[in-house]
Amino acid sequence: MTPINRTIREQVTDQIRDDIVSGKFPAGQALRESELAERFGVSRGPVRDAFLQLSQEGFLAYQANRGVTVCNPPDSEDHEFIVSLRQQIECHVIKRGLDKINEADWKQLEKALAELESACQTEAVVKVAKADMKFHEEILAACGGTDFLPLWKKLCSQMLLGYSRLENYAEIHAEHVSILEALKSGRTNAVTTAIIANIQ
Amino acid sequence: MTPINRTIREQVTDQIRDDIVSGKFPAGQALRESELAERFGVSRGPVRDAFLQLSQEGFLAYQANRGVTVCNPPDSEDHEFIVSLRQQIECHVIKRGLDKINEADWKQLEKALAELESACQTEAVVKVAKADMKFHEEILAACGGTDFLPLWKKLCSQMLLGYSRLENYAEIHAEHVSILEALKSGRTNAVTTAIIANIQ
DNA sequence: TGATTGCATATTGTTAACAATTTGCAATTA
DNA sequence: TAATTGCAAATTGTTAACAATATGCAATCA
Repeated sequence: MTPINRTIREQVTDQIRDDIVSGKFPAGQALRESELAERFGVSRGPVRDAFLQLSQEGFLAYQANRGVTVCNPPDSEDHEFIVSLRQQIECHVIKRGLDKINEADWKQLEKALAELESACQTEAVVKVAKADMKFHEEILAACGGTDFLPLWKKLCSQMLLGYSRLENYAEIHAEHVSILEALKSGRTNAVTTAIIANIQ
Repeated sequence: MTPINRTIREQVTDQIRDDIVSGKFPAGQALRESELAERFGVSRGPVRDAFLQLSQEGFLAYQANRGVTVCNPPDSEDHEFIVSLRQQIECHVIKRGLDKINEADWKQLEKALAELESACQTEAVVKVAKADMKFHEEILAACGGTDFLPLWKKLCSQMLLGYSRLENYAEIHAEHVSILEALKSGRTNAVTTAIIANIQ
């Protein structure tokens, strides 16, 4: 299912995104195509592609002929609003597709939850954040909400730029156990409640 | 203010986007890098960049090593939901920044409204759609909501994929006159009412 | 002095050649 | 026949050279 040979562009994009989320590249910092190309041992092409994509995702700000800089995280008022939008999207997709989830999907969700649990045990911020997102993404995919994925990812990006909610790893895991249980119950209201409690 | 010399990438991106919105490239159609590069008389590089960006914007679906295809418009239930999200974003930004609008901004808004009016008179679908978006974009910019622009644009893209609300051009213009009047009144509630009535 | 011009440097934008991957079809085999 | 293998063509992925643009600084001139 998961392709092993990903393109260089994808690898570079993921690496840069991780470095931004983990704070290795602080907000406002300018990134140079040649510098990163040399660091990754590739040409400027894929790095350029990555810059373009990450600009669209909301991690980088792009200026013609002047390159990219790392974006600032949203202020608390905007953050709250972004959280609300993300909650609405997940709830909308689940409402429409809860009963479409099949056997293979449930297996995927169990697996994603297990990976989130082990990520929480390592207590590595970026790992937890990625596993967290992956779990939610699997839910959206299982409910047939792939059309909303790009939009949803952009909201997640904005949240990740100012990620600070990673005190209690045990709680994060517990919240997702609740979500999966609610999904299995088939009651839409229970799911939306669990989702809203989790996304903050 | 508006740069005259845009990059080839930007020109190509805009042209392809227009062709999708106008229905020249129907949903599901595959686009080839070389074919469009030849048509525009440029190399594959900028076309490739455009494909990447339009995929992020939600107009094209991208598959590694297999190129891009034009996306399907959202069904009516999803469309309604997307409309709601766009309304919320515009209202949120306006609520936060209504009193930040300065003299130069008002000038810009008047100008954008005038351009929308002349676009409506030509009755050219794509022209009206672009002028319509431009007016709303100016409002967001004037209210200091540029951070939400990429997100907002993606929602607009989804709406444009299934654009069908262009019967009565006179009404479209009138609605935007109402929006500008509401903005000038300074009453947030009046603006949100006008915005919600317009975005459908 | 203070503003402006012109150049050198750094950086991004574009191109065209080459590499890797996918796809369809024909030949082969059970 | 039906499935499979192995090409050949088409297409995307990557690279490196070259072009265009922006930036900072020094020289120039009012």
